[in-house]
Order: sequence, then structure tokens, then C-alpha cells
Amino acid sequence: MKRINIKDLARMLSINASTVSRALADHPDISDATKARVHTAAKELNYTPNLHAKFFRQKASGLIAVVLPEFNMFFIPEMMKAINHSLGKNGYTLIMFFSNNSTEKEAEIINHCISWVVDGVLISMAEDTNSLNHLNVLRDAGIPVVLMDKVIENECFPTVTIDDFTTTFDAVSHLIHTGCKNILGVFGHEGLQISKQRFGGFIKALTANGIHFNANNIIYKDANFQEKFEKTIQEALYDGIFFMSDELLSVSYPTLVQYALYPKKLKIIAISDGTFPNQIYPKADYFLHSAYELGTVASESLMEYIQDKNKEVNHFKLKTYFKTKY
Amino acid sequence: MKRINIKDLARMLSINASTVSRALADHPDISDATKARVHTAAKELNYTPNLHAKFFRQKASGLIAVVLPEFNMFFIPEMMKAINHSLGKNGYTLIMFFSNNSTEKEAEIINHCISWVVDGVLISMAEDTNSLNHLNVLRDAGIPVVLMDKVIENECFPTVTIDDFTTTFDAVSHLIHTGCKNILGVFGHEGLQISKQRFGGFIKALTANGIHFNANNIIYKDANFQEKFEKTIQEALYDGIFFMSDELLSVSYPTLVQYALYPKKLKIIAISDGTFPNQIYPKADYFLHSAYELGTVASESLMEYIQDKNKEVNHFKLKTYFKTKY
DNA sequence: TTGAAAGCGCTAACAG
DNA sequence: CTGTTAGCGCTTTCAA
Repeated sequence: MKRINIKDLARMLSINASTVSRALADHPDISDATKARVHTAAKELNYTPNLHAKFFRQKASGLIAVVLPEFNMFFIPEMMKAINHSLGKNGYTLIMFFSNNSTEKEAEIINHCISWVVDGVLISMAEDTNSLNHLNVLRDAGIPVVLMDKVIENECFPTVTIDDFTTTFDAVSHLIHTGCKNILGVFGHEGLQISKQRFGGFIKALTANGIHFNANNIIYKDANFQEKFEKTIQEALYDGIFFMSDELLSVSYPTLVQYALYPKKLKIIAISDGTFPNQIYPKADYFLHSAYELGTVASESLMEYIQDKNKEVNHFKLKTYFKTKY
Repeated sequence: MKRINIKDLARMLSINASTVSRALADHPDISDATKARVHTAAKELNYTPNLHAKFFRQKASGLIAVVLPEFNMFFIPEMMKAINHSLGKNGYTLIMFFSNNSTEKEAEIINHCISWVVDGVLISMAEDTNSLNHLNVLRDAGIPVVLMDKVIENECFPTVTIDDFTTTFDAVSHLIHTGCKNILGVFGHEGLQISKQRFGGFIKALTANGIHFNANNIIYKDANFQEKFEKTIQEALYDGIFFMSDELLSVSYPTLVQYALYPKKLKIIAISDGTFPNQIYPKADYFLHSAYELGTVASESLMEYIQDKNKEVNHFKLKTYFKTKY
């Protein structure tokens, strides 16, 4: 079935294409009678606008690109829900790209975004990305960008993150204040800025409480994390473990139960969006890092940058909340 | 910075726009010398094609829409990884929509897909969707569709699912063969076809093994599932529970541990993509319903329908695999 | 091997 | 209130 377009409608109603266009857009110039005729005809003939033509003409796309390092089961789904909700409300359509944690792929994607004439970009950086040079093309093209969660501190591009340092400091302090003396810290990829920040908070919490820091009490995520973790918890008698993410907690949890360490012999605390800690029993304490909130703030802030291209670059640090079921 | 287009390049190289277009597309008619000149100029001036213009002209979009009921943490991420991988390899771009389990929203989204002139649609239906009439517009527009996972059986549109009935039959039979006599079945939304199919397999397994079916031994997911579940497992002494999904298992698991039922007093088995059963200890048995495989099969099959619009409609039923750690 | 010209569907001056 | 006209950036026939 041939697709009906504005010209077709115009011809059938014996009016001009521009009148049809305006009627469909509910332009105030057009008489109610004409609008009614156009709308009924459009409905009857199943007219569907061609957004490529529309946005092409208008030099905008109504598209927002979301660029993510990977499709995690934690964090990403909640964040995407928020993004989808905020953008949907404002009539934007989401296009998604995954860098698979490769800077090179990330750069390709960025160019692709320009080709799609996206109205804005939300991006969480790949593990090994350590500069934002590949984002400059977006700035040159006048496309607003907001960095989320996995970011690199900078002056040019706005960021939305949690206060990694403070949250970790508080979380580890909590363990110490409830009696832990020998604490293991479990961190994500060593290169990530969030790992570094959280590591900083970890050390600070120890030293502030007069506990000596020992580099053996740290594990970073890598290819053979599982083995390393299993070995580590057997080697020393930890009485507390800090996990910097849900993913790390979920991967480690079975081992902790297997060796009968949790819940009896040690306390755990995580930075989490609240999912996994509530999927186990006893439920774990955590500092809520709301993925939904992050997604919301990032999208809304992106839309402000789209509205006002000269809005000053700022850096949100979201608060976290201590959560316990007891 | 003004965006460079083909005309600009043509003017600067004193050749025609069509030549530039052909050179960039590596058309055989164009001399290598010209191609080289064009490519270097393009690189130098940071030329980025405008895909809206390109696809608009070509009456195709390179876009594939993925329409999902919601953004679950289980299943969806793995499925999306697969879809993203398959489509990316073939040069398609993903646009995503969420129906929030509303048929009405689903219908809106479908129209939106037409407006975006998508080349194909992958869709998993909302809970309360019970007819495929709202997909007819896609067929009329000649846009191929593949239904995935949460589908409605039909003649018009191809589907990719697991063999729900048989898998459940096998899973429940497994419980029975390992000694369970009083089995609870935990199912998703009652309206979903997959719930019905799986329920069918459940009953069949019981009766085939001479176990009387009691309607009290079934829970469907709804708003106060948690309470219902807690009450149910206290009322009767079940020795086995079948969970039709990871989500149901993960929500119920803490309660099972809390009441000291798992792992000592009862066996559990789930239809799962393998994530949650391995995040607990002892690890749970499950029938692997590979989200990745489903995503792959669905996307590849969609691409075949895009290639050959007359390819006959067929219905994949993916196999599942029994998994145990012992 | 390259150029000229038309047109994809839509909107926005401008004119009436 | 409605019509005329031009053009967004690109590809593609046709012609040279």
C-alpha cells in the first residue's frame, strides 16, 4: 500500500500542501473547519508523517543518543527507565549505542551521532577512555552532551555523578563504627575515575579512623576476579567488606555464603541501586546510588542544554542515602 | 562551526556534488584520483554525512525499532546485547521504545515507528495486549516485524520464543523425579500467553506423574505478590517450587531463606537466563532460556525478512537446556 | 569518467 | 485564512 503524504492529502482535499501541513500542526492561522477536514482525511487514509523529512527540513532530529559502555543488568536498566521517561515526556526518541568499553568504538559512535543529527548525547564512558578529545566534534557541531556516572572530570562538558569519594568514605566509616577492623575493599576496573574516587574515600575512611591501610586489602575487577576474590577471603579474616557496586557484590555473594562468611562472620556494605541487596537474605546494607535519579537528572539537564546552548557547564554530584532493613 | 556538506566539498574541489557523492560511496565509475582527493578533503574538513537526508532520499532509514513492555534487569539486558550486536554488524541503528505494558502505548509506538520509516521492528508484547490488530499498519506499510518472547500466536507475523510448554513440563518433571510431591508453581502475569503455556506444561507434568493438581498451588504475579507468596509458603509444606522466570525467583528468594526453606526443606527450579541462579548459594538448578540466543535469532530472522519481503512466516521455538552445578 | 537536474516529504518565508 | 515557492542534503537517472 502506497504511503500517503501531505501532497496526496492536499490533492484530495483540493487545498494546498502547506495548508495541510499547518492544519496538522494545529497552526492558529488555519480555520477550524479546514483543520477538521484535514484531520478526518488524515485519519481515514492512515496518514503518517515522515519524520525524516520533517526533521531534515527543520535541521533537528528529535533524537537523543545514549552511549553506554555495556548493557549491565544492574544500574543501566533503572537509569534507562528514567532517561526513557524524561525524554519521552518531551517528545524525544532514544537511539542507543554500546561502546563495549572500547574508546575507539566510542569515537566511531560519536561520529555516527553527528551523522544522525542528534539533538543531544548522554554518555557514560568506556573503561579505558582517558580523554574527552573525541567529544570535541560534538561541541564543534553544537550538540549538547551530558556525561553520566562513568565520567572524566573536565571543564567543557557537564557531568552527573554521585559523590563517589564521600559516599565511599561514609560507607566504610559505617563498617568501622559498627566494629569492623579488617576491611576488604572491592573495586571495579582500576582505570575508571569512579574507581579511583571511591578508592580515595576508602583510604580516607581507614586513616581517619586510625586503621592502617594495607594494599592487600583491595581487589580490582579484572578477568579472573572470581578466583582472586575466593583466594583473598580465605587468606585473611576480614570482618567487613565494601563493594563499590551491585555487580561486584552479586558476583561475590555466593562465595561468601559458600565459605559461611556472610552473614555470620563479616558485615558487608555496598554502593548500590538497591536491587541486589534486597534479593538476598539477610538483606544487605547499602548506600543507595539511585540509577533512576541519575538518569532523570542527566536527561533533564541535557534538555536544558538543548534549550539554552549557552547555559553554563555544571557538575551535579548526587547525594546517596544509607539504607538498612534493620 | 557550520556543518560541511557534499555541496561544500564539491565547490571547494571544483567538481560536481554527484561526483563527490559517488566518490564517497566508492562508486566504480569514479577514478581513483578523484576518490582520493574527495576523501582527503572530507577528512580534512570533518565532513559527516547527514543520514536523514541520505535515508530520506533512499526511502529507507537504517533504523530498527525495538519495542519492549518494560526495562527488566533480567532477560532484557542479555537480549539487547544480542540484538545490538547482530544489528550493529549489519549497519543498522537501534531505536528503543517502551510500552510500559500498555497496549495503547504500544499502538502509539507502532505508529511512531512508521513515522520514523524504520526498516524493521522487533517487539515483545505488553501484558494486556491480546490481539495483533495494531500491528497491521506495519504490514500495510511493508515493514517486517518479528515478535519475540512475549508473543501472541498468529499466522501473519513470525515469532521467536522458547518452547514454553515443554520446558515447563521438563522442569516440573525434574522436580518430581528428584522426589518432590507437593510442588508450588510461580507464574508471571496471568494474561500473558507465556504464562498460560507454562501453566499448561506445569499441569501436564503433574498429571503425567500421577500428582493431583490443586489450584491453591499456583501463584500468579500481581501487585501484592510478595505478601501472597509469603503467606502461601507458610500455609502448606511444599517440597519443590517452580519459578517461571528469574524475576519471580529473585523476588521470592529472600523469603525462602528467611523461613529457612531453601536450601534445606525444598528444591527450586526456574526458567532462567542463568543469572540469578548463579548469584545465590547453593546455586539453583534451572532450565536455560538464553536471552542472548533469542535476541540473536530474532534479529537475524528480522534481517532476512527485510531482505526478502516474501519470505514465509515461520515460528521459532528455541530449545532450553537443563543446568545444574552438581 | 564526470556533470546537470530532478526530487524524496516536509515546512516556512512571503505574498495575497 | 490560504496559496506559492523554495530548499533542507543527498542520490540517481540521464546525458555528455
